[in-house]
Amino acid sequence: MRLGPRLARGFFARPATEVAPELLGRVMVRRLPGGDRLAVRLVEVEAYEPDDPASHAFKGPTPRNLVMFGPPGRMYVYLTYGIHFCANVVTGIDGVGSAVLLRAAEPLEGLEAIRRRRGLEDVQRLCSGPGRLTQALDIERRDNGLDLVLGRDVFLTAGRPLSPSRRSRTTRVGVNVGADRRWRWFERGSPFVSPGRPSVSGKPVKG
DNA sequence: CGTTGGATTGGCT
DNA sequence: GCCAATCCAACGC
Repeated sequence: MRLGPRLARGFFARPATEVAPELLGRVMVRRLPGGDRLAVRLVEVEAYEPDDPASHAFKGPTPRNLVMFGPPGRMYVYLTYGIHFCANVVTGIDGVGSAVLLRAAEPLEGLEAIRRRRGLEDVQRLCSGPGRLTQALDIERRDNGLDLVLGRDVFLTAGRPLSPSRRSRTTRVGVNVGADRRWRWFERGSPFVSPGRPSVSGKPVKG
C-alpha cells in the first residue's frame, strides 16, 4: 500500500474549503505506544472556515478551540456530546481559526488492532464517523495540538488523492447554523463513508 | 453559580 | 425512528 511522503506545512496553509477535498485519499498514520502502526485512508471530511457560524472558532479563541487559531498542520481534538472525540486538521494562516473535520476513513493497516479497539468486526463501520475514527486510532484529548507535519505519533501522507470526478459534495452533517454551506466532501460510492445525514438547505438538522 | 445543548453513537421500539 | 449516555464550554442571572 502506497503511503507516499508526508504532507508538508504548505499543504495545510490554505483555506479549509480548499484543503478539505484534497485530503480525500490521503493516509493518516498512527503509531501506538506498543509500536503497532495503524493507517487509514480518508474518505470523508468537512471544512470549517473563520466566518462560519457552525465553526467552534466563529466567536473567537477560547481554551477549547485555541489550537484552531494556531499554525496549520496541527491536530485539533475536542470532546463532543460528552462521549466522543472528534479530530480536525488545522488549516489556513496562524492566528485565524479554521480546520477540516476528519469524518470517515477506510482501514489500511492494523485492521485487527482497530477491530479490538472498536469491539466490532464489520470493516465498513470501523472508521465511518468522526467519533468512530478517533476511537479506532486511539485519538483523545491528550492528542489535541499534536503537529501532524513533524510529529511521530500521528501524521498524514500523500497517499493517492482523488480526482474531482471521484468526489461528492454535500452540506455538512449535524450542523444547524450555516447549514446551507456545501462543505462536506466524500469519496463517491465508498462503503466507508459515515451514515450521517447532511443538513437540508433552509432547514435545521433537528426540529 | 445554574442551565443548556452540542461538528455523535449505539441500542431499543 | 427515538432517545439516553456524559462532559463541559458558553451563556444567562
